[in-house]
Amino acid sequence: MDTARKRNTAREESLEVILHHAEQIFAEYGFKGATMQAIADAAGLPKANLHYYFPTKLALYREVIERIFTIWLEAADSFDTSASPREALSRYIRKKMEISRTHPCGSKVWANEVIQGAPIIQDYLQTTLNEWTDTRIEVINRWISGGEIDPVDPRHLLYMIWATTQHYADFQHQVVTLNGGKRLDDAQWDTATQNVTEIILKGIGA
Amino acid sequence: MDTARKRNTAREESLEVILHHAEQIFAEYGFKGATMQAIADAAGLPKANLHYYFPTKLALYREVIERIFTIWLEAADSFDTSASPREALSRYIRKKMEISRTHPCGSKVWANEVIQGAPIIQDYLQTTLNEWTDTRIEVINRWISGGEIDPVDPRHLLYMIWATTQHYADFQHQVVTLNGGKRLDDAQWDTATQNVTEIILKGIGA
DNA sequence: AGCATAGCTGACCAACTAGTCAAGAAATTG
DNA sequence: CAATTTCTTGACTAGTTGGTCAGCTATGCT
Repeated sequence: MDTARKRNTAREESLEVILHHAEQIFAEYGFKGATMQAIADAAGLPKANLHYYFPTKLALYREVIERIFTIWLEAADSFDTSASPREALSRYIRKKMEISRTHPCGSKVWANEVIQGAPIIQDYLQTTLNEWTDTRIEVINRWISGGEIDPVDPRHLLYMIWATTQHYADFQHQVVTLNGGKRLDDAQWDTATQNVTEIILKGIGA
Repeated sequence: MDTARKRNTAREESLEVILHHAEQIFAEYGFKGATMQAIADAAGLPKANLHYYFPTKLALYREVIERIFTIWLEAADSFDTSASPREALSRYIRKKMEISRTHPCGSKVWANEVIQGAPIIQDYLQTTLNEWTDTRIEVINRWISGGEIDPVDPRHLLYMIWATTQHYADFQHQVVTLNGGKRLDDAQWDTATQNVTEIILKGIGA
């Protein structure tokens, strides 16, 4: 029963702890600004232990990025292509707002990466993201043809949704500062989500 | 005539060259990732010369940030508080889109700074930005009271404008990648600006 | 028990980088 | 034309950091 169990769980736990704290540190200091020592301290492990699991800092960073991308794809699925514009978009926006709330650090790392020219995730952008975007553009264009929404450029609609929802994660600090230094509470997140959803949906005539 | 002229202009030119390239390097690599050597190389000067004009890397960074903030305030003025919602907002959005196009690096540095918790510009956020935001919130609330626009939460409207317009600068790389690797041309920037403006204005019932 | 393997860690090193400095070049002044 | 001030720069230093490694401990297997 416990055969090979303790080791496996130990490994998984270590990986989880490291990745979790690495995400935080990378988000707060950027790739270069984050030090292996800082991540190790945050994770409560000696630095050499990090290098046991991840040969290089870059390898660790890649893992962090990949995890975020997975979560991001999860949200992408909520953009149900068979639903009505109102339903598909409001569900997608809500999901993205939730991720901004629950995974702000991941979003920050992603933002940092893209700002710096996406040296690591270039291929994701060109393949997975590009394909996903194309399928959604088709859907949006179909809505337009069917007169379900106004004739907007689908790309810019998507950019607006991404930008706005991710703003609450990436610019969290600014949002909090302008909120009197207090983090948004449940009600405020609700208000934010509703406002964003309503403005965008009404804005495209959905 | 040339007394003290040559020196002054030389000084100004050096400062300009350094600040310009520092902005690019800071945008591309973040504060820690940017090296004085890299900035010096980009500016075509020996590193020691940078330290003649700017005692520390942090001092140089502060200057870069301050410059960006000035440009940002410039756009803020275009939010004319005496105009109609349609006019005030569309002018403001257009101006912000222009800045995203002409000063993407500045926007990126700003974004990077905020993502990392705004260690340098904290005071700007709490004072200048906070005050500016408050005055605009009042204006928007007045529009709402007057029935000129829908009853939206002014903060979230502002966040949406900031997020969307700055997205074209900060996520430039992603936008370009999804545009087949080509930078947006004049027409595409026009389309983007129009779409963003229309969706937001219609979205708030302006 | 005894061997094998996976996991852990302190100490160390080579590379890099912000900042210094002293000496020199160029410009300005009287 | 000196004297003075501003500007320029190669060479150096001290501190930091990613990565290594040899030896250690704990777990699993037979």
